[in-house]
Amino acid sequence: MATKDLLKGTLKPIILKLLSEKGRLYGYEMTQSVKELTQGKIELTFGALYPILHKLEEEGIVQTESEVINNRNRIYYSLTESGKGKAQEMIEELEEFVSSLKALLNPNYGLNYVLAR
Amino acid sequence: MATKDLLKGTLKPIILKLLSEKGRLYGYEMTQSVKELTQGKIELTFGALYPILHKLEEEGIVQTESEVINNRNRIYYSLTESGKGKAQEMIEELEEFVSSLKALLNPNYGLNYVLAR
DNA sequence: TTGTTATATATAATTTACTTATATATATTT
DNA sequence: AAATATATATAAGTAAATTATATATAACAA
Repeated sequence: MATKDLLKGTLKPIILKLLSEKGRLYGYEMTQSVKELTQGKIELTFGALYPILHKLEEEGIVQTESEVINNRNRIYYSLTESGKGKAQEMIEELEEFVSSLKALLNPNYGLNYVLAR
Repeated sequence: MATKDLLKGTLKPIILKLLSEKGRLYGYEMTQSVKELTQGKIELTFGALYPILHKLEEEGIVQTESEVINNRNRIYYSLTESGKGKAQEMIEELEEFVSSLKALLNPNYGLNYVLAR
């Protein structure tokens, strides 16, 4: 992937955003969702995903339910009641960051807006 | 800063964007520009900035001119002619990344757009 | 005049979020 | 029979940052 290094620090809030949107997801499903939503541009690798999920569980931000589907184990993740606040916080931080990047990439935005009217 | 980890990988294209916009900048000036454009939300630290600039110069993407202003040394950076292509490439990569983040943060954007009309 | 803040560049040590590689196992498709 | 898709897990390595430190001048305040 070209975006390799750009990802650092964004994966955790991305996962939390997915969970806050969809309620309940298992790991493999998350990687597929991210791929779909970004048209393959961002790939959530397993080596990154599972350690993050384990850490989020440790921190009490997500909880798990194990189910056996088609004889394969599947672990569903969802936000805990107490974790929802922290999750929202991190999502908003990412939103603000994206906002800042837009300001840097489009420094004349305000000006263009005025000129365009 | 709250955005700490989010920055990884974005600083280089941000610097290149600044240089492609303004033509010529010195290091200290870059940190001020980023602070202004992002309303203090993104802070380009010196420990990050100078190693990146030195590396960009090594790679032939930027060139320097030393000047003494007010008895203080000042090193101006600008894109080399041959570096402009590579710079543009990295800037576009960042733009695409921001696009992907927007898709993840606003998964119903298309839908909302239709509904809002 | 002493101290603080702003201007200006530089680098070394440390952290840590990733990538890459590897492992295991079943189901489905070719 | 082999390859691909589904599903989770972890260890080793990389590299881009943070943090801390160093040097030096100018401007301003107490």
